[in-house]
Amino acid sequence: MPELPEVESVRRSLVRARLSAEIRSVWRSEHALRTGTHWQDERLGLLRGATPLRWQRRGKHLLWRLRDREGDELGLLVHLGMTGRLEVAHRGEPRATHTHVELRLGDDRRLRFVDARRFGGVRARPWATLLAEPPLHELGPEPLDRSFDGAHLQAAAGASQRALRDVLLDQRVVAGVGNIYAVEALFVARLHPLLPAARLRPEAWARLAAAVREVIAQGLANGGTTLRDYVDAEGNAGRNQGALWVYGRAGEPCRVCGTPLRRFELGGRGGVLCPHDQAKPRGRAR
DNA sequence: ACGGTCTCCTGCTCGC
DNA sequence: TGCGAGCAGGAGACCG
Repeated sequence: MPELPEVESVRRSLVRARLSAEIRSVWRSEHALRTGTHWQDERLGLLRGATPLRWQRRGKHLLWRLRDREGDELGLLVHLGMTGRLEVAHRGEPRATHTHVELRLGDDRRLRFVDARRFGGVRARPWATLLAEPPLHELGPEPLDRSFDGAHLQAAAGASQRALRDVLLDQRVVAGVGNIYAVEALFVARLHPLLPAARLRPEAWARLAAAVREVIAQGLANGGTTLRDYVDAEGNAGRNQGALWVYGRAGEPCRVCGTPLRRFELGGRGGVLCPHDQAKPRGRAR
């Protein structure tokens, strides 16, 4: 489900929960999460006896940093996929359907990972290993970091024939952008989502980078976008859905020019654009 | 190396 | 009201 603003909102809600007691036990459902990939994790048992240090985030990944009884640092990596969520429960609260992992803490609270579609995943590793392995090791810059700008985007994707929308979804180019914010950023930058990256002019790359920053920062300020399932660890929905320019608004008038917005499809994943403000250039580079 | 397509799952919404 | 189709915010695997 979630992209950077949603994952960061979850992280903040987890910080507010102040989970500091030692992990007493680890339970998991029989259902595998992300079978056949490096997400398949049989090592959650590492967490037993570990003490939480802090919650971090990288792109769409949540990282729980812990210290085991020997004093070594461990990490729990959580990816929420499309429908995943974390929740903090007290003793006696029943597990929601599709709960796949439950960590019981020394204060009798539980941290649960719930994911209907099972596109999400969790894994535990020594901290240094976690950072050095996929999927974290080759993530691109955070969109709100100083290193993310037009020059970076151009260097990372300027020679690519891929459509701009797909370039923004590539986590190696920029970490944390998903379909909603990619589609929103392209509107803000007034660029056509299907335009091949190699046809972009240098000044347009700067505009696109600024637009990505803008929509991500706004999503963050609004606590994330809830179109369906997304809630943070306290069960709160986001408030950014009312602020979207185009996503989910196909057929409705453009907020800038009034032209009816149009749905597009690329690689089986849809999006929305304004045919007037995001006109596709013919022949010439933009 | 690159880019396009398929696939993993469940649940919700929409149209008939 | 019931039912099938289509769609969903992700990303790894596979194929040409």
